[in-house]
Amino acid sequence: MPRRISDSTIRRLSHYLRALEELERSGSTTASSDELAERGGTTAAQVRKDLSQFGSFGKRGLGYHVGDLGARLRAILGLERRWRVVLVGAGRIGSALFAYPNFTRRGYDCVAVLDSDPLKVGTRWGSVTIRSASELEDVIREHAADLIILAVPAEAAQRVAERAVAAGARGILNFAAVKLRVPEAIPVTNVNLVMELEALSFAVTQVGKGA
Amino acid sequence: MPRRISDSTIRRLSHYLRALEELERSGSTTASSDELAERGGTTAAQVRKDLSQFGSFGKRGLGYHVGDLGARLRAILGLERRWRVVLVGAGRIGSALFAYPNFTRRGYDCVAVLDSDPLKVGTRWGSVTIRSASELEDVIREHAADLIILAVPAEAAQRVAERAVAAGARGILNFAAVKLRVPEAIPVTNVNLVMELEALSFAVTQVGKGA
DNA sequence: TCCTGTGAAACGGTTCACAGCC
DNA sequence: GGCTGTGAACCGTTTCACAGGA
Repeated sequence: MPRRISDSTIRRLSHYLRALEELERSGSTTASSDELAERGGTTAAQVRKDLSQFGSFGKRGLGYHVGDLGARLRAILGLERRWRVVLVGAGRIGSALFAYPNFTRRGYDCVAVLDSDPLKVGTRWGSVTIRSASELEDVIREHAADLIILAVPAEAAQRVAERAVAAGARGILNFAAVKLRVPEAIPVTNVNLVMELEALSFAVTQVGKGA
Repeated sequence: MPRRISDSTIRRLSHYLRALEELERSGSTTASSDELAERGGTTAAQVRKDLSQFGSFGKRGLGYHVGDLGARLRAILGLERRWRVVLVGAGRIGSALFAYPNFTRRGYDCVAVLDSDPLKVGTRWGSVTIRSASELEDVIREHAADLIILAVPAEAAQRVAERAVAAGARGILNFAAVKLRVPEAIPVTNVNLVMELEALSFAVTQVGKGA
C-alpha cells in the first residue's frame, strides 16, 4: 500500500462500488475489470491499477467477486460505520442536503441542523429541531459529530469552520465559495456549484472553436 | 494557445475571477500573481502558467490590472453572455438550485423548470410555472436553451439527457449518480454529493493512520 | 484460454528558475 | 527592484504490455 492515495482514485472507487451494487442487484456474482470500467467511465487498466493500490482482490482468469470486492471498497471508503454529520445553515442548500435520502442510505446521519436566523431556530425538520448557530460547539460535543457540512454564506464560513474544528469536527464538506484555512489534519472537500456551471459554459464555448 | 485546457485550470480561473472581484470591491486596481495565488489557494507560478495559456495580460514589474484581467477571465469562461438554463427535476436539489442567487448574478437564467410529477406541474416558482417533463423538447426549443440541469433520479437521467441533446441542449450539469452517454460534443459536468462525502470520509479515515 | 496484477513507458500537469520588460 | 512570461526539470497519474495464476 503506497504512501498517498489520490483523490481521483477515491472518486473512481465510489463509482466501482456503485457499479458493484448494481451488478449485485442484477444477480451477478462476478465482475471483470472491463465491466467495472464500463460502468465507472474509465479503462480496465485503470480499474486494476486503482484496486492494486489496496491489495489483490481478484482472481486471474476469473475477475472479481462482486460481494467481496464491494465489502473491501466499503471498508476502504470508510463506509462500514455511520458518520455523524452536523449541518450548519438551514437555507435552500441545507434543506436539500438534509432531505437527500442517499445520505442516510450511505451511512451519513444528520444529527443536528443549525442556523443563525432566529426565525428558523426552533423549527422542526423531521426529527431534528433547528438550533442556534451559537450552540455549534455544544452540538458537536453532544453528538460527538464527525463531519460538518457548511452551507452558510461565504463571509461566515471561515469562522464557523474554525469553531467546528476547535470543538472536534474531523472533516468539512464546504459549500461556501471560499478557500477555508484549517489545520492540515482536517480534510476539506469543496463543492461550488457556480464553479461547476462555469466549467461547463467554458467547455460549451470551446466546442464551437474548431479543434 | 495550446490544444487543450485542463479542467483544473478552468476551476482555478474561476477562483482568480472571484479574487479579482473582491479586490475590485476593495478598491485595488492592480494585483500580483502572488495575491491571486493567495486568494485562489495555489502558487504564484501556477497563476502565471494558467494565465499564460490564454495570453499575456500582465505588466512585468507591475502585476495585472484588476479590471482588465477580470474582463479577460469572464470572456474566457464564457460569462460575457447570459446562459439560458432549463432545470429538469423540481425536487429538493432542483429547488435549491433554482433559488440560488449566485446563478442569476453570474449569468445563468433558469428559463424553465420541468418535473414529471403531475402534482407539481402547474405550480409557480417565482416567475416560472413548472411544466411537464414530457414537454422537454418544446421547452428547450421555445427558449433556445443552452444548458440543462439534470436533477432527476438516476434511472431517468440518461433518457432525459438524450432527449435534451436531441432538442438542442449544448451542455449538461448532471446531479444524477450515473455516467451519461452523450455525444462527444456535449460537455457534461457531474456533481455527486454522496461521492464528495465519501471522498471526505476516506480522507478523515486516513488522517488517523500514521502517514 | 481468460483475466488479474504490475513493472515500465508515456503523458500531462506542477514547480523551478531565470530571462526580459516595467 | 519588482514581477511577469516561459522553457526545462520534476513528479504523479494513466496507459501499455506482458508475466503469471485460475
